[in-house]
Amino acid sequence: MGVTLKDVAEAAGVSITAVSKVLHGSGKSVRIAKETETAIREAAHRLQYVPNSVARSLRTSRTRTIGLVFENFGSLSEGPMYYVLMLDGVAQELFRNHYRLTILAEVSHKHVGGALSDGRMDGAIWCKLPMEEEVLAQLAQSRIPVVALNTEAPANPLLTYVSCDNEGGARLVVEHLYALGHRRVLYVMEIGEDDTPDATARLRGFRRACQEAGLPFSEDDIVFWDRDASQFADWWRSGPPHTGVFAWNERVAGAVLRRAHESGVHVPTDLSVVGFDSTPFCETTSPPLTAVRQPILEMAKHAARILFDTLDNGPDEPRVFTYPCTLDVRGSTAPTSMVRRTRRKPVETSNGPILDAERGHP
Amino acid sequence: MGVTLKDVAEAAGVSITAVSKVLHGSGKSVRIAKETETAIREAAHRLQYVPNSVARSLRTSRTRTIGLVFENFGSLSEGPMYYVLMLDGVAQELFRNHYRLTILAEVSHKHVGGALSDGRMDGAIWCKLPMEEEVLAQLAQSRIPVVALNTEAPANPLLTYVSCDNEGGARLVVEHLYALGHRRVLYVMEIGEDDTPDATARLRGFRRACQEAGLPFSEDDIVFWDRDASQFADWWRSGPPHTGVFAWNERVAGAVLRRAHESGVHVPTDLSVVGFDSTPFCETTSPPLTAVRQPILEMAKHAARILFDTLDNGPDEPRVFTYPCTLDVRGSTAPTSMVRRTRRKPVETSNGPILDAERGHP
DNA sequence: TATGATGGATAAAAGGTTTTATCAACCGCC
DNA sequence: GGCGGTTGATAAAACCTTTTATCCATCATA
Repeated sequence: MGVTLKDVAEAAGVSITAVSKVLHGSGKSVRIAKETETAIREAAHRLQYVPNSVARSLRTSRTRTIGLVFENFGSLSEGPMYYVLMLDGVAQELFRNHYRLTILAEVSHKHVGGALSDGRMDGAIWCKLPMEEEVLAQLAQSRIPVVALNTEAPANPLLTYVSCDNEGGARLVVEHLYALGHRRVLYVMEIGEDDTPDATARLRGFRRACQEAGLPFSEDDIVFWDRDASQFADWWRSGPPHTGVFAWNERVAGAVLRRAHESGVHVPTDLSVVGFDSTPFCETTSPPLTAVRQPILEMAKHAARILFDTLDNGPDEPRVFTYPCTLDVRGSTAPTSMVRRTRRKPVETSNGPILDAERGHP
Repeated sequence: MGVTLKDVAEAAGVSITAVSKVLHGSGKSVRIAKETETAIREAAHRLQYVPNSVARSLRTSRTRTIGLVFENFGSLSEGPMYYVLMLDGVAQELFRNHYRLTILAEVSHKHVGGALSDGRMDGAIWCKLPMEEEVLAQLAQSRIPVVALNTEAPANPLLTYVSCDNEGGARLVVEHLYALGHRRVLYVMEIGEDDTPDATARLRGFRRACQEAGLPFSEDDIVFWDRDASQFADWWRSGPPHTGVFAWNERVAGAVLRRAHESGVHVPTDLSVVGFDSTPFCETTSPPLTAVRQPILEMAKHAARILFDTLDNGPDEPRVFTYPCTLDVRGSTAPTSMVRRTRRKPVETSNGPILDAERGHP
């Protein structure tokens, strides 16, 4: 079907070896005369020779391709925007270094080893790694290097992790809301996500920051955003004492905003809302969403560079890279002094004294 | 490095052929006894054999991989959302059929043939195909089938196209705004995009629909959204007579919305805004954006299916599949009767009579 | 007892590249 | 005239799989 080295060799009246050497520089000890070289180049150009990467990969066992593994890709356009940002960051760095990107999705945990070891890629970046010990062990023993992106690392990591300081990010939220005068903050969790390492870390950070600030925090301050948002609706109907809401991710935060708007609750005057993951999406909501930013593009690029390094210089010990988060303050948060007293009683004064005593902490 | 057929064969005390037959069903005329088969399976499992897809691809010249080509991928997270939707649709259909997806970007036009013919993929989907004749000719002669997605087809297509009725979509906008009473509508173009087939088709549809409705339309009714939006600002400052704006794409429409908001112009009471490409993004703007919807997920899946068909049954004549557009009416458009007369003079009456005479058309 | 199926299995080629080892020719030099 | 060194080039193995052709029994049939 395609033009091969053999075809070029025949056309130029030389050996395959010579053509390979000239066109791809392969073979250290092979020497070619200037005239032969030009003849070969001419023939290759005339025949429109295109090297067969598959054959080359078979020989060199390098594909110059990196796999990006998503647990559930079907949600890319519906899911949170940072998935797109991860993809974007990884892709940019790969393309810049002339690597190719292939996307894997719905890799069954049983065949995880096979999917990564079939020779189609040189390395893999795993987004939102699951926690199952056995899966992790399999990945660590995989024939190709694997980096975990955007997943909280366990205590004794078997792989290299690139993640953000979820706990610290949650703390930023508490500090921000505290500084604005908020004294009761609701944490909105998502159903089905509550046992992921990231969600756990965020909630932990939130809890601890509240404790240290002397803010009351009980299980009643956690509510789940399920599909029909019934828990949230219940909470809302009961005339909640909270003046702030921290949504565990961007999408839920957007949903809270919309729900508030529908209920005639004005953000930020009636309620301050903060989300996790500051993305372009947060700029288009109304009001724009205050959110924790993890430098996801940078992180994604870093993950790719780690793979390059491993491929060039051999494997390294598993390491954990944790990126600090920052807070992008936008229009969805405001001082409690702005709260209209119409809908709820001004709870912020009741906790005032306690807070003054503890001010040093956060 | 990896376990090969040979290893399994030795472990089971049989030939490579036998193992290949049992594990992959290859070789029509090869027959294996039940006991031998179980022995082979046992050995394969014990050694954790993983077939080498690269070697297999070399032999069969099939990779079960489809390439998705983006002209400029770097903009995925910044660019319009329908890029993500295209990717999502293609990916879903590929994965459903156990194909793999690899992403190509920044394929230089000179090496376009090489990038597609190096054996790494069985087919390609090209998003936003350029128009250059020579490139198209190269693609058509490519070793693998190529389908153009989301690109207006030329008169004599060399490839199969899956696109939407851009012209009809633009007409929907005119009809919608006309029905709401708008009589002067501004078309907002994007710099650098104005010569793409899609943009041309949209503008053409807009022009024709205006003509047929008897709406005045001159070159003054087209304005470019450049980087600092200076043209748009000029237009705006001059106290434009338009009551409606049609932005050629989603992102520009969003920018117009924001600009209007900053200028204290209320959408939709002061101005109606319509965009092209109705995506999740349009639901998060304030107000939600009325926009033309092309069934992009369906189109993307269709493109993938065309490739499957070509790969299974051989090439077909180039065809053009044009999907009709619909209009998602959201909050950014309203009847002109709602226009507050404070900021601009009521231009809609001046054209009234002409319109009544031509009412039958749209 | 040939003949012909049939079941069970293997050898070997092919696919396109990389790379090592080998070879021929030539030159210069003792 | 034999030796070492250099230049220019090639043959052939290896990478791992698929697939065709071949082979050897065995067994039934004429």
